[in-house]
Amino acid sequence: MRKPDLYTAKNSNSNNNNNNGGSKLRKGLWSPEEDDKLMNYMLNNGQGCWSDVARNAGLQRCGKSCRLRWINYLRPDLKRGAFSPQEEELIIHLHSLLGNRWSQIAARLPGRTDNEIKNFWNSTIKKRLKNLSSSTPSPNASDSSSDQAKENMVTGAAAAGASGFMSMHHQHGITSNNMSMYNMDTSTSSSSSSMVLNHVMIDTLPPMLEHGMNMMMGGTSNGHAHMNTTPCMSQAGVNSIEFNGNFGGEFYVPPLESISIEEKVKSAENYSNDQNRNLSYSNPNFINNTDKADDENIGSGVGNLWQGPGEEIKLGEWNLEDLMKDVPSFPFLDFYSSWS
DNA sequence: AATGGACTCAACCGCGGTAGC
DNA sequence: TGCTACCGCGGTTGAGTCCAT
Repeated sequence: MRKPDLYTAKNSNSNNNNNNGGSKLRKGLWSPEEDDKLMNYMLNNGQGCWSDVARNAGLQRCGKSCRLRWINYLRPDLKRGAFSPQEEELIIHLHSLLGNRWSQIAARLPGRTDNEIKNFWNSTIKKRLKNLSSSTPSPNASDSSSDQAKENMVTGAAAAGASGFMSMHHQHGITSNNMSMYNMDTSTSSSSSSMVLNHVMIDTLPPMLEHGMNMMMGGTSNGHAHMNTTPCMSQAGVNSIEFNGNFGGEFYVPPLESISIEEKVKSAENYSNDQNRNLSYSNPNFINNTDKADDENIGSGVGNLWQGPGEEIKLGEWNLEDLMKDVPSFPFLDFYSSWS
């Protein structure tokens, strides 16, 4: 991490140049003075047009830079410090559902930014998963040759074991040894609005996953199965999962955007009532940030804001342990954590 | 103590979506 | 319909820090 004082040492030249240039916008690290200006402006005026923010706050920065600084660093509700094991589990779980949609993952981790999660994933989790996948028997060398494929396989498998949604029933003749699963393409671009599923054949799942293969859903004779997700997944905006075909067919997770607010709120309310949870979802004043539009309004990841009548928007009380409570024990993650 | 590679993370870049004209 | 400005997102970069040798 860069120290503030290094800024002046490293950037004094460009700083001077830009300041002397007058209209030229500054780039690079932010000085404490700039932070103060932006912070004061935002606290006094709130978020508006970012180019106006840059101008009115007296900053020689582009609006984009101001936005980034505010979202990733200055926002008062940001949680600093290392990720907790629960957060880590949640990130893995959500990534298996959402892929590289960091903003949507961040929206479900209070106080964390998409950038932070992305960095954490790329620097830490990805590495561990790589180690893990390289140390477990390779299902099929030709099918899993790429790191991405391994990552997809492992994270998808983790989610499967975690939530039980890939649980298999022996009456279908499905075992972890011959199942095929559709996995999320973590390399999809941001323009992809619907979930893209890659077909990854898994001939042999890591042994620990077998522990997670408890049946959680009802199968039907036509091979179509439907199951409701765990509350944790509902919170992630996934209310149901469809299996079509004989498990060798489609494994469909509804894209978040396709799930109505009403459904999500209803689901969350049910969850709240059933579990006597104190989640913001059940609060009628809660700003539902699982909706794509609201996600963006809240500013990429402030997933914990709510507002009472006549009140300022304030931080609610997401409890990460609550979030994770209904995630069945992750056999995978027990194994995984040994790599931490 | 020096050094070089690995790691971390703030910030930038480029793209796509959207709204307003 | 096309243009422009703006916003938000994911990918990438680059520089400081850490750590093993």
